[in-house]
Amino acid sequence: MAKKAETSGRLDDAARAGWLYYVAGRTQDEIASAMGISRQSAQRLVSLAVAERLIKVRLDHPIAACLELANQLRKKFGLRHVEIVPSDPGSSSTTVGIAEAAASEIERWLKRPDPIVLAVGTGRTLKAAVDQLPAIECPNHRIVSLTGNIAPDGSAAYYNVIFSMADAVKARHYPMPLPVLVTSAEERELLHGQQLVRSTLAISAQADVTFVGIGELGIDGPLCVDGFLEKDEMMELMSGGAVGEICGWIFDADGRLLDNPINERVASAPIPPRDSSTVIGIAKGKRKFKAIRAAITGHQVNGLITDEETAEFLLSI
Amino acid sequence: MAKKAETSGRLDDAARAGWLYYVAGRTQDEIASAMGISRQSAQRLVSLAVAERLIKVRLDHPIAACLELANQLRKKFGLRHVEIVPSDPGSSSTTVGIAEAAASEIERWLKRPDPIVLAVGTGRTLKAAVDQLPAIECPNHRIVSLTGNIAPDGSAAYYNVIFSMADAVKARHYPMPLPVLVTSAEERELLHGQQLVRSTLAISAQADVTFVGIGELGIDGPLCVDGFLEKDEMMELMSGGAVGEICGWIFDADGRLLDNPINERVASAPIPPRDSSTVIGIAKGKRKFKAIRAAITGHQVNGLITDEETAEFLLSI
DNA sequence: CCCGCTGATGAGTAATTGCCCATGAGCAAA
DNA sequence: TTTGCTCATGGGCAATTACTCATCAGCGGG
Repeated sequence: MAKKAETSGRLDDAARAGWLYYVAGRTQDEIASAMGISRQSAQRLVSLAVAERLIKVRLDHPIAACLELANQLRKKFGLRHVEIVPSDPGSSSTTVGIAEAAASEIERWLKRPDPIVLAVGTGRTLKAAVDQLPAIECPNHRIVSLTGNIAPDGSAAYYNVIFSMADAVKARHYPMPLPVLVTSAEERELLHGQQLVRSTLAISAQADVTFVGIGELGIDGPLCVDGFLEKDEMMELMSGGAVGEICGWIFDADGRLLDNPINERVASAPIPPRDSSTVIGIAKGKRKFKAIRAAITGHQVNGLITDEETAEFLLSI
Repeated sequence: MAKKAETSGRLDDAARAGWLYYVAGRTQDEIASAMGISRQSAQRLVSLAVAERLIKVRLDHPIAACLELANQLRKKFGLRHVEIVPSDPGSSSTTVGIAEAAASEIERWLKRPDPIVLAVGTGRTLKAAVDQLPAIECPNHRIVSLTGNIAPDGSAAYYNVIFSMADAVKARHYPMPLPVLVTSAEERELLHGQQLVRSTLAISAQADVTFVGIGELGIDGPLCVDGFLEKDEMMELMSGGAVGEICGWIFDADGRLLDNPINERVASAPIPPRDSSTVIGIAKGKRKFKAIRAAITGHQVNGLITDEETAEFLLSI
């Protein structure tokens, strides 16, 4: 028997064990004897299923408090779509919870029968969300990246989410073969003039829905950590009033894009229009408070997926 | 928090606790202190969230559908063991997939430390399954054939699987030194009276688990192809309501053994008792649909290894 | 052929969870 | 006010699960 599909067979077993455990509600002992393995192995398979994200849990209940917060936020900031998940006070993760919620929302869009253009930005949170996506086939849709997929050192940037998305979702994908930041406005014009880039930019402008992360600035922020900006450049930006960024586009506390040399070097596509399409920001956490507030007050996004704690902050201002 | 809104608040709390537990991955202790309640209460909320189906788990893996079908089949027909393998729409093979799955299951039984009696029937599918077996030593077990190993022309029948099994599995084997069909009920009595045959029959009646193929009738069915029945006998059988056979035992659409001259000439051992042992049928494919349906509705078997396509048919009736 | 690496395994054990039960609060009827 | 009922609570304990560790098989490089 078991001579062939070893590696994939292991995942199959993990799926089976995970199903028996979570869906059928059997104990690991029962699973072990049913599958003819030891209890420990059964436990390993179950945790493997979780680790490999074969098991997806979601909460199907509108928690009143979260709904209420979402309503208030929607009204206060004129947002199209707001989703609030419970806060986990003990965790410092910037993704737990909202990644799952964002994945649900992405999935909801992808399941629409009519063809849509779905645009994605970049960032750790968005990456985490995309990793939660199940396998879907939707040949009618197009998925386009707003940001380049080339890191400062020339490698493909890890947090360019469109490739992760392509793993799960069968649709036409349009990555952006550019760095996030180029060296000058002139270079940007040159690169944007290329045929391939121009068509991708054109598609991104038609996006029906866009999912973006909202990055905070600071020497611990993503732009510095990932090497796009040096510390001194960052300090200069911040003293110039910058508080956050979306796809590299840097904005001030009122959510206005800054008119400075850095933004002239951003090679990302413009954020799709908020008056005619849905642009959903995905972010939470104290460090991002200012950036999120700026993004929604300045209408850089017209949708938000965040957690209770952040929602309460946004309502308190 | 959340001490006020009582009835609806309880479900909210359950949702929150369930979220913290399943999505955020906190322990119930942590949830308890975060929500200001005792650990036991936290546990109650979590289990309430599950009981109220606020928590939805899904498995994102190709075999998820198979497990689901297996579960439904198990419930619908009260089966002990069901295994569904993915269908291969491009193949007309009656063995691919289920042979491997059946081999796994056989191996699982043979690996049990306590001595068992394993019975096998006959058929191409079962033969293919046994050919997938790895070499195993299990001197404690006994393996017995339910059906004779002599073809109509006097040679050893190719599809008598116990010899193939003996090649792979080191255990005591008990073949059945008889034809599948004898010429008359009297001859059967005579042959079954022989000492050697009687002891083999006695062992087969004690089988802990039995693996059988399920044969369809028709002039292309195994009984005709292998020369056990002439075309006109077959036509007569079918017009008498016969739809399938297991080890030569012919049954009608309700899975009842027919009371006719052919069944009186079947020299196979009776199918071991379904109320006290496990009898697993291995079969798939459109041509066998009716036979499989009859076998499981009439409880000729209490276990089934088949493919998705067949499973869907069985659920649709 | 040996060595070291990787990954699977089962034993043993600690952590976590599920469940029973006694208790007591809240409440309606007597 | 008392009685009788329901139901939430937390203690205690058994069941279940997670983790660590030592071992071992398979395997590619020296």
